Amino acid sequence: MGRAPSRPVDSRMQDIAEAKKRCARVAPILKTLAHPQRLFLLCRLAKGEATVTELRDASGASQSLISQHLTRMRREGIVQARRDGNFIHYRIVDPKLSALILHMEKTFNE
Amino acid sequence: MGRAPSRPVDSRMQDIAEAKKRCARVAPILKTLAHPQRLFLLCRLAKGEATVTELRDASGASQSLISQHLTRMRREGIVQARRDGNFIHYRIVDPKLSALILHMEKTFNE
DNA sequence: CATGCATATTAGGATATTATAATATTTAAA
DNA sequence: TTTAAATATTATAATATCCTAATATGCATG
Repeated sequence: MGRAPSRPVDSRMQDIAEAKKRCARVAPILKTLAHPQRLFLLCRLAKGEATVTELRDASGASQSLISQHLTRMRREGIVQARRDGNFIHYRIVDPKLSALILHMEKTFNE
Repeated sequence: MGRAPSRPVDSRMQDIAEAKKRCARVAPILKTLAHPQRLFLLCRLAKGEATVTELRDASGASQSLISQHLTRMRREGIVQARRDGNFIHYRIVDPKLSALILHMEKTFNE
């Protein structure tokens, strides 16, 4: 009595390994979205560039806190900064992320 | 010199308030997704019911930890349990969430 | 160069999350 | 009614996150 053919098992295990890797890659991004203030900032940015001041005014959070959130998202490569005189404009780097955020806004609207 | 018409300002502020509320409502759900193990579990469940044992085997995490994650998601109403003999089958409650998870899998696949 | 405005950084305490180990519960079946 | 398997719960230590207050940096303009 030989074993069951090993290929299917192996490839399933490989699928699982792949899935785990994807989860490990995506989870940190979701972690960044998973905060009311940051999600608000990102929803705003999904509609286009904004300065820190705009973001602060809209969100009502302290300047320091906004800046910390933005710095974190910059470190993570989620947003990019562009200076224009005294102001700094932020934008979402990956259009796919913008699209996902807009998609989520729709999904959870009701 | 009268003020600028107040309606637009008011309605923009109301939009912001609405957006904030949505963020406050959605963020906790994202927080639940924002963990490699939980995301893996949910990706699996997005494809259909599974028992704790299946989930444990696939994820390789400890029984206790899986159970804690599932309990948390049950408390949050994200997932539902159904007993069948010794086994307990879990499933995602809201099809919209399943769809979102599958959508994300696609989005971040590349 | 001094002043003001916009933004960033740092330090800190408070709180939340995570994983592990140990124990409990529930069900099936001998 | 033991026993074993599947799942849940609890306690706890390690770590991470969050916010505030204070301070620093960079730029523009008088």
